[in-house]
Formats: sequence, C-alpha cells, structure tokens
Amino acid sequence: MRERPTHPVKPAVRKTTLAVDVVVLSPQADTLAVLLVRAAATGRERWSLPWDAPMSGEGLEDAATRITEGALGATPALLEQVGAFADARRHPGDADVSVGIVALTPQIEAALIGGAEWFSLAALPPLSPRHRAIVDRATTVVRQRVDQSPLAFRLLPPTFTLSELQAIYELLLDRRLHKASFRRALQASYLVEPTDEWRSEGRGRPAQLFRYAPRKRRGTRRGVRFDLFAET
Amino acid sequence: MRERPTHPVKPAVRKTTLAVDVVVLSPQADTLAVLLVRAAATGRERWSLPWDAPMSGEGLEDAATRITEGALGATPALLEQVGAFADARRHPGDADVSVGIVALTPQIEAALIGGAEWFSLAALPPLSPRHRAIVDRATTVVRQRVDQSPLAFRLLPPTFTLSELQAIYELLLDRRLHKASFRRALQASYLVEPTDEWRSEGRGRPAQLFRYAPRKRRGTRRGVRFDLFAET
DNA sequence: GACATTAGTGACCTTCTGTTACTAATTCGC
DNA sequence: GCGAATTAGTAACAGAAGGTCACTAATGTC
Repeated sequence: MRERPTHPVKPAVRKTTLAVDVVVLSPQADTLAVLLVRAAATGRERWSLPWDAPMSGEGLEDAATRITEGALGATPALLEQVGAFADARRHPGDADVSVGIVALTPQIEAALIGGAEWFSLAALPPLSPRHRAIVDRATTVVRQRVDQSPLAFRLLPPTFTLSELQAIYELLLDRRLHKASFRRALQASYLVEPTDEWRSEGRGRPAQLFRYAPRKRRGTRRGVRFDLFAET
Repeated sequence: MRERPTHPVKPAVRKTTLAVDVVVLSPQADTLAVLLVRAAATGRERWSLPWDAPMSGEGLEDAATRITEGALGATPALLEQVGAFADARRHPGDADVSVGIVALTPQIEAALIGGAEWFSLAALPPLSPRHRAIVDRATTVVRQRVDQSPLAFRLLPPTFTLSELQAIYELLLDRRLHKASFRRALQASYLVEPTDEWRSEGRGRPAQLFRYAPRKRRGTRRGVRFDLFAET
C-alpha cells in the first residue's frame, strides 16, 4: 500500500505540444559526433538538436527522417526511438512532450544545410536541459544495443575494411578491442562477406573490403548472461 | 539524394492528445500475464490496457504508476518505457500519441480494482490495434533487456528460491535452461545472496531462499557479442 | 521402508575468448 | 634498391565459460 500521489489531482491534460528531437550520430575524425543546428535567437543556448513538431498525419519516424534531411542534406541510414521525455526540463520550443530519436549515418560528403555542424560527443556546446538529456539517453541506448542490432554497420559506407569496423565498435563501446578476438567473433557471426576489392590506405598492407551481409546462423542459442545489470 | 517526402506539406501540428498506456506484467500460473481492464462501452473491444492522459505537470512514469495502481491495487516494482506510438493504429481513447510503458510486479494477493483481470500473454482477447502493438513491443523489450537489467527479480517477491528464479527466466526467454549452468552463471554474477531460510514446497527437498543483492563485480568486461541481430 | 519428487553440486568435456607471436603486403627514407 | 616502419591478417596456446551427465540430499507419498 502507498500514500496518495503527491501531485494535486487536476483534470487530465487534453492537449499537449509534441516535438520530435533527433540525435544524428556519425563518426567524424575518430570520434562520434552529433549534428547540431543554430538555435532560435529567442532561446538561451546557441545550438540545439534538430527538431520539429510532426506534420498532421506524419509518423514519428517519418518526421525524424524529414528533420534529419533538413539538417544533414541526406537520409539517415537507421532510426531508433530512444524514449519520450515529458518532465519539466526545458525544451527549446517549450514542447510539453519530446520523442527522442537517434539517427545514424556514415560519414558523407553531402553539404550540411542551414548552418548545421558536427560536434564531438565529448565536447558539446551548452544545450537546453531536455536536449542534453536526450543526447545522453541516445548514447546510452546506442551503446546498449550495439551487439543486438547492426548499428555499427549503419555508421559505415556499404563496403568497409575490418579495421574500420573495429574502430566503429571501439567508438561505440568506448574501449579497445583485440584484433584477433574481434575477427574471430565476427567470423562466427556470419554478418559480413568479403568482396574482391582491396583498399590501400597510404602506408601498410592493403585491406580487403567487406560488406554487411547477415546470413542465417545455426541456432546457437546461448545461456543466460547476467550481464552488468547497471541500475538505471 | 531522395525524392520529396510523400506526405503533403501541411503546417506542423501544434496540439495533440497524449495517452500513457501501461502493460502490467506478472507471472500468473506458470505463464506471463498482462493486466487488462474493461474497455469503455463505446469502443469496439471489450478489454484494453489500463491507460490515461497524464495530469498537468505529471511525468510519464508518475502517470504510469498512478494508472497501474488504479487497476492493480498496488505499486509496480519496476517501470520501463517501451516506445512512443503515433501511427494511424486505433487507440481506445483516440489519442494521437501513446507512450507505452511496461510495469513489472510479482504475484501479489491484493485485490484487482474495477474489474481488471489477468490474461495470459498467449491468450489475449481482442485489443485495439495500437494496444496490441504496444503489448508486442513490451514483450520484445522485456525479453531483450532481461540480461542487462534485473527485470526478473521484479517479478518475484523479496526472497525466492533459485528454482523460482530460473522459472522466471524461462518465462521471459521462452525456453528451457539447464539447472547447473544457470546456477553456475548466477554464482559468478554475484547478484543474489542466500538467506538462512528454507522453504518446503510440498514434495521434494526444501529449497533455500535467496534475495537479490547485487555486489560489485571484478570488472570482467567481455568482448563484442555480435548477438542475434534480428532486424526490426 | 521403497519410491517419487525436487534441490543442489561435482566432474567432464567442448566451445569460446584473451593473448602472444608470427607472416604478408605495402609506403617511406635514404 | 633496400631496410625500417606500418598496417592487415592468422595460427596456436592457455585459460575461462558453458553444456551435459551423474550423482547426493532432503522431503512427502504409499
């Protein structure tokens, strides 16, 4: 049993303002970077996540695609919801509810639109409190799902070297991996297939190019993991 | 590059109706069960998830707690967002946007409120299309996070036997586990500690009771997993 | 007291994983 | 041209983790 809730019982809210806030992530210069746009002059901060209200009849993911295209100049390779935020933290458009969506894209040469710029995750400018929370949540979600979903491949072009793939995993997991172990596990996963192309990257031996091509796997369901269990 | 979006460019929606829809899960009679309430007479279906609009100033999780209490008669042990739904699928209250939240609770003897009833996940009555999607997503999310988060312990009372714990994992993962492997992995995880109580369950040897008591673990960060990678 | 039933553990063997150390193919400096 | 530096890729060993079987332990049922 429990005390009555502490908030006063007011009538349920009938109408709210809704925003879709997008965390566009891409590897840039050996770090993970977020795409930010110049914030409206009325806000306190000079930068914000790209965001907008959905159009009438537009789904959340459709809105996120549109918003991303409006800043990145290209379509993101993968979208994933990271959560809804309806607490008191300030939003640049004062939306009551934000749906946070993370968008992944490889490094592309398309020109950014409307003064958007990449910022390293490690060196973000001040953001509105809600945007800051969405970015934090997005990176957490991406790191949690990196081995259940082919997120890493969405940050790379269609063909890539295994060293590039390993570097992406190291960015996402934020720790170094051993080359031999990484490749052996990748081999066992049947997720990539080699192409017959090789790429010479300046010095050193040329690397073979691979593509993401997941194949059926022998159903090797493993036991329970009891992983970190970090409390949220 | 890409074609213009197919939806007509209408002004962004300024006001929407928001619902919090709760999937209350609990083990009941050897299956996972969902708590449903009798739907308003105006809807097509006879049952629905418990839901409501948030009160003014009320956070999403607070609303979910209140909604759960209004049907379960007790406070849920754990809440987790499973996603926002804003597509055209019909909601019983015609909300534009639903935030789906899963609530976990152990089997309790408190009386359900207002004609709420448990339904096995395997035998749900017809639900509105959006509620059906939220239930499916909730079970997917719970199964995905079961080894990164102490979900299983929230479906059990404070003390429990290892056989009960294993049964919960088998419900959540939907497959049998080997007793010796399960216990060895649990031992290595330092997640439970024995109490000095034993419980005799009718026939068979009495089982020792344990409690959830996660301890610091030697930082055994493991390599990349490349798990199932089931495409959404 | 024999038997069924559930709890709990020891031991074996296979698979997985971390690590070291090697070979291979290229560029750079001279 | 040629050795050093650099990056790619692999073999092989050792130890850890995980699947399985077989056993012991403690209770209720007949």
